[in-house]
Amino acid sequence: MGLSERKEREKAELKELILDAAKRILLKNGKEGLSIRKIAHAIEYSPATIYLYFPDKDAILHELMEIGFGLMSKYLVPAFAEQDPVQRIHSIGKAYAKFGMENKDWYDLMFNSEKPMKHIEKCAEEWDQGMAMFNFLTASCKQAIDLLGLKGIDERILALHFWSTVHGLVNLAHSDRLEIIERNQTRQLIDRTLEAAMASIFRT
Amino acid sequence: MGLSERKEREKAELKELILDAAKRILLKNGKEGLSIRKIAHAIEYSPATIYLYFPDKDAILHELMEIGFGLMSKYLVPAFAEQDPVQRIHSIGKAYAKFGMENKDWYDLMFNSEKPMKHIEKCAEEWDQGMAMFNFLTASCKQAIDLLGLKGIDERILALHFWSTVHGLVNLAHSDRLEIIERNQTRQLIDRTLEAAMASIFRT
DNA sequence: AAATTTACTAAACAGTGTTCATTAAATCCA
DNA sequence: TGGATTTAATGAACACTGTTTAGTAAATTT
Repeated sequence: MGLSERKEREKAELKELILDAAKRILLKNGKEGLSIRKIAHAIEYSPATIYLYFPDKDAILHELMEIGFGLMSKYLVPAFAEQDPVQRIHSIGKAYAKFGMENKDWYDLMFNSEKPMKHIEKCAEEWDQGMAMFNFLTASCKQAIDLLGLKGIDERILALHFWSTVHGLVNLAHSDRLEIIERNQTRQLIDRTLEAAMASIFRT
Repeated sequence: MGLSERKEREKAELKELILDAAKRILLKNGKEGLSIRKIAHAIEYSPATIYLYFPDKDAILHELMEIGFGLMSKYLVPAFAEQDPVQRIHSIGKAYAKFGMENKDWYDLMFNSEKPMKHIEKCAEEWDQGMAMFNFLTASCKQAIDLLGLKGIDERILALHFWSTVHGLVNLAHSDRLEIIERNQTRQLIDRTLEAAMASIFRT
């Protein structure tokens, strides 16, 4: 009746093959250049076969998104380990921006893709890695608030303020808007703005 | 030799017709739903005709972008008129966010579309409306800095910090990331974060 | 009236995501 | 082992996309 273990393993293997090819194509050709047909060609199967392993293209993008969070954590782990909460938040911001700048397509997938998500419950589950990240930032903000004795500041709003700023910077950089403000200074603009944000938020 | 005035007027009229149809389709079907073929069908011409009036689809999107800035200015003008620079900046932020939230597709076109722009000089010209907006914000920041006697703060960085924050908030809202943080509270989250940003930046 | 310019389009090219009937192979059961 | 059944994979189609080009019909000029 049910699939044998070998069968299931083989099924999982082809699924992995598809994701691997998708990953390669994403890196080489960008988000726009990633197509079902190119994936199929890369793994030498027909396009229709892809649909035996994934319901649609969005499902593939979704799984890529989860892989992307794995890549991002490599940037973030050292920042997470920082002792001083204020310094930690600054490091998180820098690492986040660095990841965003060096992995445009991944970043887009993870933070700018609109999900059809009719069922937000499920989505909250599926974006749990992003959520965990935000929760960690929020906890760090709480620590920083306590440490500095800041009164009347909601750590969730603070975390969102910080996230929005860095997310905004990365997106402005990706759409070349920072180049328009000051040519060839994108990296410096991001660093300086991040520092200014830290200074104003934590009143150093 | 040259086109008669009537001819030129007619040419401009069809161009306007194309842009009008594009605008309608953008509003009805969103950015993804906007296609050359749909525009052609709407104005009852063949798709090829579009290419006699615009070099490519990007050129149409570009002109739509400029129309979008016209729409946006309706939101911003009252904020620009505000006397107190600090209050003015806050109002600009709120109006900007309001425009972004109520005009997702326009916003995307104006602030998230990547331009092929090989020649950044030209682009800076073509994005002059956005640039003018940013310059006005920068000037307001300078005024606020002087008024509050804030030391060692670069108004350009301050303006960028503020812009990034609001831009980030709008984009996070558009990609449903704020819904994940706190369901059905997107508007409040934006308002509160904007207030927190104002408070921390201007130390009120 | 003939020649030329202008305005427009049908058809094609190369691509996209997705579906479905069909085939070939593997597995199961008698 | 032989026949029935399940499974895996696909070719071909559908309905789209942006864009190009050769060709036509109408308006204008000579």
